[in-house]
Amino acid sequence: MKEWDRHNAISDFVRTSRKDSKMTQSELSDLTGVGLRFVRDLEQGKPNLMTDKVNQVLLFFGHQLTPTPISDETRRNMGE
Amino acid sequence: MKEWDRHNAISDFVRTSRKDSKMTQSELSDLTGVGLRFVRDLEQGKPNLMTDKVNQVLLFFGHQLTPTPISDETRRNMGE
DNA sequence: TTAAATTATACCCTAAAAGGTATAATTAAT
DNA sequence: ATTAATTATACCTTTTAGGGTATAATTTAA
Repeated sequence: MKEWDRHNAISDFVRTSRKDSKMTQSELSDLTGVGLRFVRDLEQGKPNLMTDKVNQVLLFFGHQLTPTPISDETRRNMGE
Repeated sequence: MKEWDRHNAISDFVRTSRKDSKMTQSELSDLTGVGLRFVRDLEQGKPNLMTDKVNQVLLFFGHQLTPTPISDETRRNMGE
């Protein structure tokens, strides 16, 4: 099974945004309409997520998934 | 069934990048390792996609999915 | 230190994504 | 105008994400 990376762009963004808003995973789950389990998978870096579920959460923070150029930093961490 | 939007950020990016590279959907499918059907769903704006499949294609063009602020343009088109 | 709250892990089930194939439609080439 | 190539649609099957629940671990508050 592909291993999880807690520190990818999406996981980090959601975890940080949520903490900044002083919310629990459970509250974020309620407010966004996605399952609590999904919030957890998301923050822990589950590799395979459905885009519209992710967007459902990102939208709450005024963001969305878009294609962006791969940073050097990301490229460095890719083979690990 | 949620209707498809051919002109979302991801679809447009992939279709444009592919055409710029003078590739067919079939070639992109072969080169990225995702199914031909997926390339089609992707370019035609299927709403629910798996992030790692999308990234598999984006990576080929040096991009990846990341959370970005929702643009005013996007916000304007949201209710439609 | 204990208790309470929050987060993480494990199980099962259902719904749907992804892929294959076949066919139709559209576009490009001759 | 015909033909060939590319793209789109439809049907079916397999795989797995997401959700629910229960339990364990961790963090926070008292």
